Amino acid sequence: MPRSAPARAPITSPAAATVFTTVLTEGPVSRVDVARRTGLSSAAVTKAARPFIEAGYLEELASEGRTTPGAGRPANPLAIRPDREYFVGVKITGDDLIGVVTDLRADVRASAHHALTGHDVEHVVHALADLVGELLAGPTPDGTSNLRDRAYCLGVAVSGDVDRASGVVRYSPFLGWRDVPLASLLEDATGLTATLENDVKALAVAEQWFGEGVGASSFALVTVGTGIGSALVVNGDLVRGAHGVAGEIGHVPVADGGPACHCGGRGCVEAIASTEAILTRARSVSGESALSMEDAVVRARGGDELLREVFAGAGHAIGLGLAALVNLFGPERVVVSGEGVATYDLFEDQIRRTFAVQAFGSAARCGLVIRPLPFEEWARGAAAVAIQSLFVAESV
Amino acid sequence: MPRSAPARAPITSPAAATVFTTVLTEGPVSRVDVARRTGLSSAAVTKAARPFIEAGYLEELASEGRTTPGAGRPANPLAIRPDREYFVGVKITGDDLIGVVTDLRADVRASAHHALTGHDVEHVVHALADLVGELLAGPTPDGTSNLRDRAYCLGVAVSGDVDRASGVVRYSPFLGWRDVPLASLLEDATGLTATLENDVKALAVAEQWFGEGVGASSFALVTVGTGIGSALVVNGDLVRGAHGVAGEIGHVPVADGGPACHCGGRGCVEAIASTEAILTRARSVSGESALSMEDAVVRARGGDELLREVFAGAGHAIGLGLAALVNLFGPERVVVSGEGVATYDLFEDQIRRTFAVQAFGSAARCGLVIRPLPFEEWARGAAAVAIQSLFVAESV
DNA sequence: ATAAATTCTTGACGAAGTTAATTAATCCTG
DNA sequence: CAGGATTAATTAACTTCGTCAAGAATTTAT
Repeated sequence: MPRSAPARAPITSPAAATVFTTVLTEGPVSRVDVARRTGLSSAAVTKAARPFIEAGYLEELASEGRTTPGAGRPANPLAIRPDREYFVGVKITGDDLIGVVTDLRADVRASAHHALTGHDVEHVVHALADLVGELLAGPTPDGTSNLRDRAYCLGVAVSGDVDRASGVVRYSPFLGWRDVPLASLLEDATGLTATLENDVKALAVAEQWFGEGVGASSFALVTVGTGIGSALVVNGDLVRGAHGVAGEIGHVPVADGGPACHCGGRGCVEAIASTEAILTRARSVSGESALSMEDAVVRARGGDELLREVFAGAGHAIGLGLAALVNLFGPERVVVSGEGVATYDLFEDQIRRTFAVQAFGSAARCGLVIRPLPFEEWARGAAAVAIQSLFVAESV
Repeated sequence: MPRSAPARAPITSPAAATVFTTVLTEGPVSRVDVARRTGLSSAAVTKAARPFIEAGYLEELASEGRTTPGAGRPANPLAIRPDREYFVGVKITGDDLIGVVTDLRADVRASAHHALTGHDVEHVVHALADLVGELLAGPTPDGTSNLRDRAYCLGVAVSGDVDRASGVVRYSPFLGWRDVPLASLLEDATGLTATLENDVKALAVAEQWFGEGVGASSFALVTVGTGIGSALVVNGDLVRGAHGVAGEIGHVPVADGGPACHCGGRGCVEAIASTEAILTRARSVSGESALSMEDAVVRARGGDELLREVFAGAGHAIGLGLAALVNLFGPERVVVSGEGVATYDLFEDQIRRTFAVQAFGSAARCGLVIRPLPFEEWARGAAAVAIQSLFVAESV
């Protein structure tokens, strides 16, 4: 059931995108301030902002008193109208679908999930369409309308090699897919404009717009969990890799002759610090082949030295991988996140220690943030991609 | 003795730079062809090319017969006039200065070098000015003029943290310099416009314009020798690093608990595969504390298994570093070069073997070129930076 | 010759930004 | 409290850089 595209402010010029993203990411700002921050003339900002205001994406706040002292006409800050439009984000994992509805600021307004009983394309498309239907069933948060009529963009995050431009999943080991034109299948099934992105890159987009990446022209996001991955932003652009592969920090070799990795290499970060690798090692050192991750965490926290060393070893491997990344890239900031970071009390110290030793020169000055991440956050990243599709030129 | 700037075609618009670099890097091309390759309209190419032709940087070749069959007006290919202007490139090492004069295609037309007897700034500036004077003393290669009157740009390559935009050497461990405004000192001393760049990045520029990097939107250059470094080009731009550090592949940790590195870390690529590290290890395994590098190479080539393993170990470390780089970046091509590659028969195999095992998925498909590099090439890289300063906007 | 194909040039136009002048809204001062 | 100082926003004229469409130039094919 394809539907017609909504009435939109056509965002064509570079300046328009610049102005809009500045307001989006840096909160209410006056036109002159936007001009100062972006290097545009204030006249250009005035012109660029107008269509957005008319379309309802931006609004002009009343100059509620003066914040900074001094003479002069007070500013009329521009602000996002977050409820103008809603966005759907869905993260596809091996086991289930996690979906959210967000506003224009990528704040989550509703969420739902759905178990997957299989991995064939038809089933996943069907389940995803169901999930979207469920998410959009209710009224809008402000009660003035139906979500269905105010959400046009769907963002989908999948792990693996994803060609965002064409909307094709080129290769997803988790799902066992090759060259699946998922975006167009989903557009047909949901009636929404669909944008596909690699899951870690989607999260990086969210982080770049609304999280730790704000204001940094280069930063890296590292996710630790079942797998270990990363996404790199240089000069404001995601690094995609000539062959669709980039940011594979999980397969950076850090321990020469270390444990074999499923990728065929040895001593990869992922072979030491993924959830599975940690559990395998914990079972081995404890001699208990049925030890659960939960128990291992409890005991390590309780002071079990052998188990603590397993976690520290994972932290060490991550620290080495981070050092490799930072020495090669020199990002301004690095965020470490993911499910695995839930137990970060067990390895944060070691990550920082190893990183401090191995980071070269002033590269070590980069801001290193280690922070756990609610699972829903992945879906929020997908929604951020949907938002991005609204106002960023195609060739991202 | 500052001199007035030469009459130049002002290269301001993006299109002008695009057209010029296309002709520069892709040989004689017709206007229509330039338009097709760049996405510009052919009218824009005509307009953009005119000032360059008038200024003598480009010329229009006679359409010497038709190359491709078919009807239609034959093309008048645009070509570089390499002898319009000459460029000086100088590489500063710890021991000496190596200088070249090149034409606009960065082909070396003259070269000279000069020993350094000290590292204080005044001495180096003085020696460099002498070297430039010597290089520019003769007539131009075409005999029509003096080099002195046809060379205006000087490019200087230094290892360390160099701020190209301001022309300041922020930190050079080799020279023991901090915050030296070398560019302006050299402009005063030589009368040429001086551009500074990190040595590896300069080489990468040469490679990008005239070497293996041509046509690749992302590639990496790795140099192996006394130090081990790299430069990364993503989307046609050099990665500079937020704190001036990037491309430090030499300090990527690849051997957990490996030999200590002078950077304070352990198991860095440089601690295993630099010329010095190889020699240290060779002396250790052979038990001959006075073994020379030359002898070690001869014996390894002769079949000395212990020594062969030392070189293979270096190749292995380099292969691991390359895998880290490629897994994180996914460049289209990688070039490995530098003095150390002179003995590449002793480790090329091992580099490729290790790389093939540790490179992840299709990242392994990147073109890996291992190629020794004449020492003069470093100076040619510096000259390429000078050429670049002619027609690339300031904010590189 | 004449037609078809292809390259290059030209001039009108339009998009997007700039600068400079104008209008607007506030504070400060005597 | 009037008038000036100061800062914000808007407007209008202009600049720059590109596209488009038409046509001139130069060849091959018939």
